[in-house]
Amino acid sequence: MISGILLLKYGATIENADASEIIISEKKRADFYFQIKIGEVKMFNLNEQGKEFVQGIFYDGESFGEPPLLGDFKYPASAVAVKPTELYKLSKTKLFELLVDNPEVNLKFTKALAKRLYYKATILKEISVHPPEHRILALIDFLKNKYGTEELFQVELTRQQIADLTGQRVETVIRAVKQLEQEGELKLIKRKVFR
Amino acid sequence: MISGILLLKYGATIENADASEIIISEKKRADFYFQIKIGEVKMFNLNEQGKEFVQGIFYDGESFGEPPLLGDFKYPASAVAVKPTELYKLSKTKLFELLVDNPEVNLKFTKALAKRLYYKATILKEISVHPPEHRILALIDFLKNKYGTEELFQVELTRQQIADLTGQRVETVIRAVKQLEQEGELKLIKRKVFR
DNA sequence: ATGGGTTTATGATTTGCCTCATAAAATAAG
DNA sequence: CTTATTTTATGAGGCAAATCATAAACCCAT
Repeated sequence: MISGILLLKYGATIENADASEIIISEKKRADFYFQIKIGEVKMFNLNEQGKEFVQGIFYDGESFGEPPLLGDFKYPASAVAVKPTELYKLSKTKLFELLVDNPEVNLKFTKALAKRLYYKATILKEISVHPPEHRILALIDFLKNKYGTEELFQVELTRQQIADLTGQRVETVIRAVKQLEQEGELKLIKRKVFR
Repeated sequence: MISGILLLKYGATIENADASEIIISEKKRADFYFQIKIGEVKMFNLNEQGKEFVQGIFYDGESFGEPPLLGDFKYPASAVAVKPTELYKLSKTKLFELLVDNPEVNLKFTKALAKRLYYKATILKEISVHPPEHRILALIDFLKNKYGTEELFQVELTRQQIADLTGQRVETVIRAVKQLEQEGELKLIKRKVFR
């Protein structure tokens, strides 16, 4: 997360995206840095049969789609606004200027990438060698670590979203979650909310 | 890749690892930066039943296991030397000094992370929404991009390695590769070598 | 409240990949 | 050149998760 003031200083614009509006299209070139001011964005892949895989969900203050900016390759996934969203949008060249001028921001940026990498390595591991329930727990542990506090952790995810994040089908997730609840591994506070 | 001279200047040591020697253990803290001088290293996960998933294979000049150094979390996978390997080993604090002192190296470092992220996003997409043959082609395309030239691309990977990199079983890969060869999508120059 | 849309739930069936078993090639080692 | 080891090959069978179908529960706007 780069401060809004700094972004604006380097010429960032503020863009609005309606819910369901596509912000980034897979296989397109990467020309801009995006950071969420308020809202929610997901990056996803879709195959021909309409099966979706969600690479990540991003909230206030988070950026997304940075790797292709640095590596000069095409976007491996698309981004869509989940809710009405306000975004900072900064050109690639301006972002580079900003990073060069501000080493401490640069470091933060690199750290954010490192975290993302960790997440992907974790999910890859889960998908490749662990069964459905384990994957769900791993996802929740990760999110807890990212967004939660010691005492309480709440995150709103539908079972469909969990499925899309862990490469499974809704029905499978529903059954697995139910089993985990019975085993006491997981607790549902109310609809969609985990502790 | 950071130049060996620079690494040594900051106090890096050169370590030798025999084939099959573990260099990094999953879930351990990250204290060192590793870069291959000569040799081959793979990062992998193993589940209880012995099923393996290979997060990446690294060759001369490449570094591995950096994310936990920056993000301060545990290694999500283990690293093992595939062949006898010489490594530069540099402490976390010294690496940070090096990066702060050398912004252009810092940038290269960040770009390497970005590429890794791209690879993981790609493999995740493949594993989640694409069938075996497609995954294999995606892997080969990626490697071609990374190591190949226009005219010729050769990379030595056994079918077992392809399986471990794409989260499948050997038998599945063997059958898929055979099919792809028949369809002309893939060409085997000789054993283990793809064009 | 009431109706429409989303989310959760659950059973029946199918299927793609894994698993198991066994053997033939290919490569390496002595 | 012979033997040992690794890699490739192939069939048969099993199984976990996907798919399909249908319905109940829940949420939300009017």
